[in-house]
Amino acid sequence: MAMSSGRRIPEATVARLPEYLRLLTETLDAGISNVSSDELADMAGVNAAKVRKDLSYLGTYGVRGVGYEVEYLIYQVRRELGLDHDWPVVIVGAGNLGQALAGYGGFRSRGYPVAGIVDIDPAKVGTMLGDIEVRSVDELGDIVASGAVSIGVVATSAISAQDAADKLVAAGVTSILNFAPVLLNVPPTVTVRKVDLAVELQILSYYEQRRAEPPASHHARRSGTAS
Amino acid sequence: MAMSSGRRIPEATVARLPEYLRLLTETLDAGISNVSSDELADMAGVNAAKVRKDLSYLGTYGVRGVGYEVEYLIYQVRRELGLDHDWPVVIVGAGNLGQALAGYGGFRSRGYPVAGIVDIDPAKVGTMLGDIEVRSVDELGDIVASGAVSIGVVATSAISAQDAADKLVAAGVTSILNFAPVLLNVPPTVTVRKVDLAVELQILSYYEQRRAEPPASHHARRSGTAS
DNA sequence: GCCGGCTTGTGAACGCATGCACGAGCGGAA
DNA sequence: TTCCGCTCGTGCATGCGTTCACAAGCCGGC
Repeated sequence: MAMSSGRRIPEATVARLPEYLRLLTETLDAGISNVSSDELADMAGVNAAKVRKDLSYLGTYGVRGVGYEVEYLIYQVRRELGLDHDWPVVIVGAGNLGQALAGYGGFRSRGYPVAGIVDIDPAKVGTMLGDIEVRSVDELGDIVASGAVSIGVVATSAISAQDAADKLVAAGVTSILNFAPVLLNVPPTVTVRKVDLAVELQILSYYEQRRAEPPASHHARRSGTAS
Repeated sequence: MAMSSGRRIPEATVARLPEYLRLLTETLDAGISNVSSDELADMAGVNAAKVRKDLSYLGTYGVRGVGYEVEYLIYQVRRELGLDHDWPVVIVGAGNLGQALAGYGGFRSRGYPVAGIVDIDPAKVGTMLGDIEVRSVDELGDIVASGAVSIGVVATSAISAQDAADKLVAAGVTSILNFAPVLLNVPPTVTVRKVDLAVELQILSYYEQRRAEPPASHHARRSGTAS
């Protein structure tokens, strides 16, 4: 039952699609025009059946006995992820992290140009981060409206994070990437994803500790690690 | 069957423990000495039964009809996560991200002091990032050995990431937090966790796109978001 | 000392994700 | 044209994680 632009893709699959996309792009850059699920699985460090099942949610784009045409598959994955156009983002907080994010080329190159960065501190407003000027948090509404921004990034301290989120929501942002170690309270119409750098370290140190001391040991896994 | 310092905690639970720990610490700071699974669940934005099951892996530390003593529970979670001592980390790559991580106070305050930051670029070696000096990548072995470092952070470009990982492994690091958008190839004795900022944005834009266009819509969820 | 209310700890059911195994179907060779 | 090898797409079984629901058990009041 080919479902062409199939609805309802499992979240676990959605989380892997960007990784496939990255690998496919590398593959194309290497001049390879066709790839099998086995090869792609190797590159991604996952099971081949999983790759095929993931891709089958997008539609029936593989050819039996041959594999997938890289360029076409890239097109389809990009379309599914909504990457047929850019998604400008606005960053709240021009501290250490905000500056790094604003200067990180990986965003622009992957389709997420920084439409603006704002801070509450008047001393920071007006300073330049690369080719972007830090603007006042009062201008958030303007930035969002004029730049058609729907994604906001919270890169403030934990204390200011909720306030930042409120301002983003008020400005009309509907998706938020939160780097502050707090749970944001937002309307149900807004999607939030949280990245807590310290949590990642805590998970690592848990397994690190486990490895040293106890009888039996085991290994961690989440988003990849080839042998 | 109380398993005191119970072995074999599910990975999903391990990933939530740091969040509970953070909330518990906040709760204690607010002068509250006792908390129920219901309250903790509200704070974490998860189901109460999940909280109880998660905590039950640590041992039987709750009191029926009463709840959990915050201070004691903090102690137990910290012990389980291996946070009864610091875990110094070494950062490879003094670019945008490396600088931000080195300057981010959240690491030190949560038990992960930065033992050193190294870069391959001679022009960067010797410069100061806050109170930390950028050192040569050749000194990685010294830093790891003298600082009892077991966790390394890869904050380089994608191209240099594998090389950075190899050097970290050679230096004796056994856990790596990878911010570069590549799959690292390491010995099976080394644990890797990967954080790809662009992937997080891609997941957001997928749901963002979904919301706008199609017949029915749905919502994302992963690490929290209260209504 | 006993009773009622409250909260934990956990057995059991459900649902999602993973991985296997195989039929379906394409391309190329003879 | 026919046959063979290869790879996709997917039904099915397994395992993990989440949630429900309830008995066990503690505390405070009477």
